[in-house]
Amino acid sequence: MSLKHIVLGLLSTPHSGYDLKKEFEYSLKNFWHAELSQIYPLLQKLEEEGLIAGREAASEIGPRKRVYKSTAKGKRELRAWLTEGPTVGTERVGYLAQVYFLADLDNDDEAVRFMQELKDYMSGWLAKLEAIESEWGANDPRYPDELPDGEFYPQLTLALGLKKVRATVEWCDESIRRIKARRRRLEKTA
Amino acid sequence: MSLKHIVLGLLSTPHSGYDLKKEFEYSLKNFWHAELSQIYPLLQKLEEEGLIAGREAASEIGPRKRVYKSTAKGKRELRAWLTEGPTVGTERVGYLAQVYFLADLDNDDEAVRFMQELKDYMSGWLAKLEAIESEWGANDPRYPDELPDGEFYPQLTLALGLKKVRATVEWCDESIRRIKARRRRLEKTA
DNA sequence: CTTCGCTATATAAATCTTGACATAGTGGTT
DNA sequence: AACCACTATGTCAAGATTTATATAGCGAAG
Repeated sequence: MSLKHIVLGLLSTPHSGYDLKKEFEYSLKNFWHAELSQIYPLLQKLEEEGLIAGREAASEIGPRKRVYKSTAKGKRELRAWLTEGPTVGTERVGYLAQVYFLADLDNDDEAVRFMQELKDYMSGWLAKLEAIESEWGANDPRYPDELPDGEFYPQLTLALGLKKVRATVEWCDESIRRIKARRRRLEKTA
Repeated sequence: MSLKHIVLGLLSTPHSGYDLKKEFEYSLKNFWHAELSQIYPLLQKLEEEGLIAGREAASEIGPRKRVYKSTAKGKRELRAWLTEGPTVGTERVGYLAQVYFLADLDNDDEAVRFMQELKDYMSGWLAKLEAIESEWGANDPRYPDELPDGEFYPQLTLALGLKKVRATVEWCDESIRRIKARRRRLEKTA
């Protein structure tokens, strides 16, 4: 159950449900995803449990909103999660599940098309991550190793995101090459 | 909804529920995870829907089992999933969510301990992946680019798994170094 | 003054997932 | 004969997640 703890973590500074959704899109997309329809009921539940506290607030840009902040109890719950050790062995990568079964497509062309589409997506995502990084670096002279705690650890996740996405783009290229070369070889034998 | 399709894919060859669980542990762990309590009801549901067909079979090593195989309808459903494009933007990596909030621990020592534990896990996982790879290569002269379709695409997912896990181990080391160096710097300033 | 895009919150139904529990056969060891 | 590890199948309740739907305020552009 990680979403609860992610929300608890984000609410060390005040956020509305809508704000949280934007954090997921912007900063957390490398490792988690949540819909508004999941966030709003969760906020209500966490408030009932006394893990967060909400208050009404004005928006500079839209209708009034309700912002939440984690309580002392919420912070304890967050630390408990961090202390129980890394959550591993439950990673989910939908596109890899698909690659595993690409042989079930009718021919290799479709597999190549799949890999190409994946590469396009990953290249776009890489560009976004690189933009975030250079913007961050340009605006904050402390980047990356003199950042305050609250930004240093997020920067670590960005660093791994970049590594993984670069590796994935490379792998898409290699895979496309390998699929094509293999097909040529198989055609010759046939 | 990927589990349904993963099971459909695995059932191009006959498997029992228990067999499937072992596939998840052995081959699919890089990108998906499922419990037996999820697998057994799903098999019943897929059989009702006519996507798979089951029959009783003997086990060489335990009690009788029920093995399933995908039907023509099931194969169509699988192909539909593969044709709708790569599933992206929903990746889940629990340990990265935790890293994002490591600042909420009481001190950097605990963060270092977390990263060290993560590195130990990832190193172990890397060793297992490398063992799978070298065993596969040693037993099949066709490895990796002359493998039949049904093994070639799984091999691609192994290749990316290796890349990503290696990147993660490196990143753990770098992160530990960075956390420690940063602490020394902050202590000097204080 | 209407429409559009964005901000903002929420509910309902359906489905998916986890964790705990229950049962039982098989083969080997003590 | 008792025990253990492993094989094998399942149920149940609680919790998590997705998809669809509904409502409404705000500011800018036409």
